[in-house]
Amino acid sequence: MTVTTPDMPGLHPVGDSSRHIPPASVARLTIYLRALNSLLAEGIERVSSEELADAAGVNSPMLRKDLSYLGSYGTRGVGYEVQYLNRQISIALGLTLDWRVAIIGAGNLGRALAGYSGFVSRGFEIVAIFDADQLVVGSEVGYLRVSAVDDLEAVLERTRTNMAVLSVPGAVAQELCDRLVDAGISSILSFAPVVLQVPPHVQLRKVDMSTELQILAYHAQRAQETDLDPISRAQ
Amino acid sequence: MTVTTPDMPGLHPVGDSSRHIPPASVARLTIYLRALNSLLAEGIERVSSEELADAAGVNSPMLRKDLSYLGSYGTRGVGYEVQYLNRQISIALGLTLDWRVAIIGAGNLGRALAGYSGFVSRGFEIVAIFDADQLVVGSEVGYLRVSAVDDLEAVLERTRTNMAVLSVPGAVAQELCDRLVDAGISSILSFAPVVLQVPPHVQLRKVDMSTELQILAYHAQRAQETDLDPISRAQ
DNA sequence: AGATGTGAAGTGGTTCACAGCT
DNA sequence: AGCTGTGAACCACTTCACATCT
Repeated sequence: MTVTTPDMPGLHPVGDSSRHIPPASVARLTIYLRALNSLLAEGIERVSSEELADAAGVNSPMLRKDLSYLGSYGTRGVGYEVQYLNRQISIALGLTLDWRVAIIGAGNLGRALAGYSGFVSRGFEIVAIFDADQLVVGSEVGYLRVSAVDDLEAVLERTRTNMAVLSVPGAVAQELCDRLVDAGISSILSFAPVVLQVPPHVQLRKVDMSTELQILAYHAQRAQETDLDPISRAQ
Repeated sequence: MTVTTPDMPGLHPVGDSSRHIPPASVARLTIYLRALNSLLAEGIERVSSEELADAAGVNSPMLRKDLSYLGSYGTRGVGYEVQYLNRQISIALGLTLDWRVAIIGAGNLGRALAGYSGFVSRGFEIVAIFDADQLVVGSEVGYLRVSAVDDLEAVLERTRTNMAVLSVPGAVAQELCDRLVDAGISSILSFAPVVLQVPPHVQLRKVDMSTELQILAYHAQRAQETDLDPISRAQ
């Protein structure tokens, strides 16, 4: 909403992106962003909350509520400009800043991540990939050369890395996590199947495939039981 | 709570796993399970809610509340038997059933998933892996041979698959998802960076690495702004 | 008229303090 | 005495209806 430049204290316009946004809402904003990109690719310039909500798999009041945390970027009676809304969400999420990502661990997962085009397209640049295995160090992954994990601190500094992805075995994850934190990295995405301890100022997110399957198992079991047992079908 | 069975009073055992467990609680139960496994590996037989909560990275009232949804599996004044609690959580999550998983897509990600030991150790058996690329079909991934995606339906049936992991490019994800659903699969874990539409009876979970990085970016941006701008530091 | 933006009500999850066993 | 199990207060998110603006 007009000159959105949240640098000068006190001059914050109405759609102040530094306002607190509920975590659940932040997660959905990333989905809207993806849906908006699809629309953009299709050449669609305008969208209603109803249409966008459908594309994102949520209901429209929820979408409008989520967007209202950012500001008023729609036009009543009309809808939203796809490109404009796309940009506003990007700004709110901080995607217009310079994110430089290092991948720790060049196994299958690390290489899959390095090759994942979704990162680059959203403003994340992968600037380094590490491995402990001397046979892997020096080999090429995409346009990158694998660095030795021994050189972690030096390479992180040289590449001005400000985010890290941990794709290493659980046994060494905490140790590497500590080194990342000591090197000044405060945003870490971990794929290691262990609980990591980090200081409060560090943002740690965890993706755990085993957990996801277990949650699916729980629901599938419930569905089975409900099928077999008409008594509890009521709920 | 006690004997909470409005249907057949008194007949269900106290720790009735068919009761509804909040989604957030289900997710944490998988973490407790992992922590309990570590304890088991260390030969520890008994644990207090405080210790287990620490290991899982939550606070102890939350852990006790979560466990209370399953039943009363601890001993007051003492704590929990590691092995017994492990088993009770496994039962509640449905991990004692026979889960047969197919991986759709044998790219780096699919291969990483196939080689991920965390699956097998928790009762998930990977029974098939598919790819569309004729150069990849027939090659070995772990102890499996890659099947042609053309044979999807036949192989799913033959292997009695009841869960699927989608690790394919976004462009073909919905099409394959539909085929999985038509083939009777009702639990799907997707890594594809698109919103998938499934019928209500199908459980779909999504893991999205791009979303995770974007959420990290949001928090990192906030941390930066708060650093620079003492006015909003109050929170 | 038509779609957005939002206050207020409703719902669900977390925290807490303490009752209840061992 | 000690630690679990849980009702109740609290808090946050979601839903909804409608006021608001084009």
